[in-house]
Amino acid sequence: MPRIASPRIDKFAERRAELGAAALQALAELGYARTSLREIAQKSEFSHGVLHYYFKDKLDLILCSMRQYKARCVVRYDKVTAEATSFDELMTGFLDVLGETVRREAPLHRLWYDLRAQSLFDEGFRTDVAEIDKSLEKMMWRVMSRFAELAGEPLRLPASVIYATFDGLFQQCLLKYLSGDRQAISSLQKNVRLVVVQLVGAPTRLQ
Amino acid sequence: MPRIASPRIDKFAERRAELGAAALQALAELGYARTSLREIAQKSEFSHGVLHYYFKDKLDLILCSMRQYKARCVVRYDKVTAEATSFDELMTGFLDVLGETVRREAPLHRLWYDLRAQSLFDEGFRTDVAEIDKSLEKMMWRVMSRFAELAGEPLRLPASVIYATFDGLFQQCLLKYLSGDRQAISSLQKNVRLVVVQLVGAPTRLQ
DNA sequence: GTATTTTTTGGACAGTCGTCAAGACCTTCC
DNA sequence: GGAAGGTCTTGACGACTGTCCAAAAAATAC
Repeated sequence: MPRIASPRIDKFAERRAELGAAALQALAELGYARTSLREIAQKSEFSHGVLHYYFKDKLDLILCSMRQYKARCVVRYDKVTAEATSFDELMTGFLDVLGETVRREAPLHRLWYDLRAQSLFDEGFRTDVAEIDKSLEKMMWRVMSRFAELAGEPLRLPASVIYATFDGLFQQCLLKYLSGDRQAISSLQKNVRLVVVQLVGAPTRLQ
Repeated sequence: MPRIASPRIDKFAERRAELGAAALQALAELGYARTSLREIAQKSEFSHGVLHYYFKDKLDLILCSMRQYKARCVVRYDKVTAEATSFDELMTGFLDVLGETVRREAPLHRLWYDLRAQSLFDEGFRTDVAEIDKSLEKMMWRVMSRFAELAGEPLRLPASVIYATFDGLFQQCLLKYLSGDRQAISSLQKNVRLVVVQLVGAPTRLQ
């Protein structure tokens, strides 16, 4: 009987993931335009030649690292959504996670905006970018649905519009944060709070 | 009395503008990562060597072309805002201009998202990107203020949030449009209409 | 233990890049 | 007319790029 399914394939996939992680680090640090294969190899413990043993070409490698990004970035928000038991608790938790995301993973997320911009020029990126974009949209939809549920109000706008708003706000914050603006994060949190309240929380006003 | 202020300086500035326009065209076509000085020179009627006669370096040239982009892209919306005399007229005009912008200048605007992403990595871009970003935010604020005025309702969200939403929606549309999605523009228009109504137009609902 | 296969290395390759400088071309002025 | 200075072309430079390959190294099979 076979003990392990396929140690050979696993080894291969593991090394791909390892090199994909190195690529992710280099890309997040330098941006797509300035990241070379030799630079990526230096972030790993291998020489540059090995990259073509595990990847067809540069695009194949970058797409591999993009998929790692996706897997890594969606997780935290669903945890908050699941655990919150009241509107205010969800708000606090959500704003906290947003802030922590900017603080701890700003380089990673600027890479996302860089690669999404690349997909506007290079067809090779589009499939993966569209997939990640959709998964982020769905994530934000889950968060806002939970807000709406806890507020006892329906959502008044479709998922794409909600995602567009958060995406735009996050992007603004990232640019300000990387430019050294100390109020970038608190400003993001303030704006997000406004949006959430506007979209679901606002109890019928007088006026 | 001096007839012309300074024909020498004007000549120099004119040629800079001419080369900046060539750079803009090349960048919009290829994206920042793939645009070389030789490629830019080919879009003009000069050879690549002349670029360093009129520009300090590549960054200087790209910033010059970015400023041309800004001057070119804000104009049309203010015209619509000024001429509309009713809420519905403004809505129709605004949605039309949005659609035409995507149809006719998609390559130019994908460049904007590309360069804004670059500014997340390269400090040299930040000042100009921030300036353009701000002017776009103000433009959207003027449009929405006019909507609010015509609707007789106040705006419920700050300029940065409003801009974030439109920016996000426009970016979504651009990606879909360039991917060949035929409904990209009409979908954008539908979403923008929703947002505008949600932000200012919505007369107090029953519900 | 040797033989075979998988993995890794480091260098070579054909291009491309931004930058620069020497000289040609052109206009302007005396 | 020629001198002067602004404008432009051409070719070169060193550095860097993605890709590929022969051979060394390591792991595995026998």
